[in-house]
Amino acid sequence: MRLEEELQQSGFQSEYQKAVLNILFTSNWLESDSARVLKPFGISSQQYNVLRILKGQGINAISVNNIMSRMIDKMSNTSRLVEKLRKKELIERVTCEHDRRQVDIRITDSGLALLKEADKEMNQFDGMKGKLTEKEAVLLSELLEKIRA
Amino acid sequence: MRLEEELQQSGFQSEYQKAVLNILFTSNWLESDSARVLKPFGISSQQYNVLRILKGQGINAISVNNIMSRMIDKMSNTSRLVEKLRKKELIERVTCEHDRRQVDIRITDSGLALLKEADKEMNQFDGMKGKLTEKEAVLLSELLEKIRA
DNA sequence: TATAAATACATGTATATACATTTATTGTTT
DNA sequence: AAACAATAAATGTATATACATGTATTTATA
Repeated sequence: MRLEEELQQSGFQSEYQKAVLNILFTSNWLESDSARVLKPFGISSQQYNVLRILKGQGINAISVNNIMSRMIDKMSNTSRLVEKLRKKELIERVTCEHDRRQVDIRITDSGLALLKEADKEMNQFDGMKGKLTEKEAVLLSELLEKIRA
Repeated sequence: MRLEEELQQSGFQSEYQKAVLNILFTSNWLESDSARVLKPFGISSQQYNVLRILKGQGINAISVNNIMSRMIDKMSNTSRLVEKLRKKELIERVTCEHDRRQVDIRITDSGLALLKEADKEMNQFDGMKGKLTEKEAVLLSELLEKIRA
C-alpha cells in the first residue's frame, strides 16, 4: 500500500523524505507482525533475536557484550533481556574462568526447541514471501546499505 | 556499511531475510539519529511526528484519532503524547462543538517556532542527503511498498 | 606493587509503551 | 423514548526501554 494512503498524506517534501518515512513505517509494520507471531511463544522480538544469535553460535557460549554487538537494536540493557530468557530457562549463564567479569551465555535445549517452533511460524508469516523477487531483495539491501554508508 | 559487518554475521538464511533485517536495522539507525538531533529541543521523534502532522493541517484543528491514523507508528496512546505536547504549550486542545467526545488539536505559534528550528537540524542531518539519487529513493519506496502490499 | 584507567555487566530511576478497561457522548434499534 | 451498540478519548497497569550510575574485575602505568 502506498505511503500516501497509509499516512493519509497527499504528498511529501521530497522523495528522500518519503523513502525515510517508508523505512520507518515498514519497520514498524514488520515489527508488529512478528510481535504478533511470537506472542503465543511468550517472547518479544528482541528476545527472539537474542535466541537466534545464540543458536548461530551453536554450543559456544558468548558474552553479553558479544550478543549486544550483534543485535539489531543496540540497546544498553542486554543484561536484563538475557536475565528474562534465563528465568524462562531458554538460555543458561556460565561464568567465564579466564575473565570473571564476563558472563557467557549459551542457548539451552529448551531454547532451541522453542526457536524451532517459532521459526516455522516466522518463516510462514515472513513479510517478504512472494512479494519481491530475489533480485529485488538484493537491490533493497543495497539501497539501505547505501543510506548507512 | 554492510549488514554482515554491522551484525558481525557471516551470512543470512536468504536475501529476503537479509533485506528484512536491513529494514529493521536501518530504521533503528535513522531513529536513534533523529532522537539525538531532537533531544536539545526536548521532544521525542514521536512528538516531532505529531507536530509535523499538525503543521500539515495549518490552522485546522484535527482530532486525536485523526492524528493517530496519520502517525508512523499507530500506537494506542496518542492521548498521553498529545497531553505532553500541551504541557509544553506546543499544541492546544479545542473541544469540538458538534461532537463533544472529540478533542480537536491545533499547533500553537510556539509549536510552529520550535518545529521551524528543529526542521533545520533535521534536514541538515537527514540520513539520506547525497547518499541516494532521487531515482534510487523512488525505487527504495517502491520496493518497500511492494513488501507491504 | 600500588594506583589509576578500562572493561563487563548489573541496577536505579524516570519515562515510554502495549494492552485492557473506563468514561462520556453519540448513533441505532425497537 | 429506552435500551443497546458504537465511537472518541482517557486512564490503569504491567512491562520495556534509555540513560546514568554502581560494582567487580582486569589491564596499564607510575
